[in-house]
Amino acid sequence: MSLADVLAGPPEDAAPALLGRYVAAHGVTLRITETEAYAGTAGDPASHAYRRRTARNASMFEDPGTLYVYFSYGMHWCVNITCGPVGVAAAVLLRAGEVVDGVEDARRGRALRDRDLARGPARLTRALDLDRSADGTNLLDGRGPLVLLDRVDPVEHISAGPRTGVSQGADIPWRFWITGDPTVSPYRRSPRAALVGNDALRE
DNA sequence: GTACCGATGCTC
DNA sequence: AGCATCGGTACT
Repeated sequence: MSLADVLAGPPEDAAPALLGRYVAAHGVTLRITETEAYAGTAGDPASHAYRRRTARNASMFEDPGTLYVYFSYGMHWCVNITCGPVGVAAAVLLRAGEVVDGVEDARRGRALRDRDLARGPARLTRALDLDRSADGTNLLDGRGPLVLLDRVDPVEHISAGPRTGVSQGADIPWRFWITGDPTVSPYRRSPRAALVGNDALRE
């Protein structure tokens, strides 16, 4: 099954299928080690497209393989790969990877250990030097900055757990990572998550 | 117009 | 454990 076929399907299938795949941009090659699935308007309150289509999330509604790049916390960029049919706002967030080529480019002036260069979604996006200009380009057509390489590593074991930092849908186990891989980012539960859906604790 | 806050990362 | 920092979204 090709990745294009996988990306045409639901995000919770596409997210683990991306593990062990190789992507490259701006002189850096990455082996994907951690991803998260977001289901758009289909009942996933953690998705940026949960409420409706807006100027920001428009790329999530495009063809499978389209990049959705968003600006986070006033200083970071994060990159998603859109999946599902056109018109369905599902996507997979690339959360971490191992830099396997172009380590010096991937550093981008940062004082990080090699294994940390793409450990976390904002670091990963920085390592690949992607930003708003990559939003709306496609991973699969070879014309955008991020390209898919014809290389897949067999993945021994995949772990799954709740998504990092989300306050809504905080218990849906749609975060996937290669078990035991040192480049996987640490899990952090949103401090807001505990209050969501618990009226007794809200005041 | 305005207030709120986050799919984070760095420093203390 | 606390903070930087700003665009998107919702609400007045």
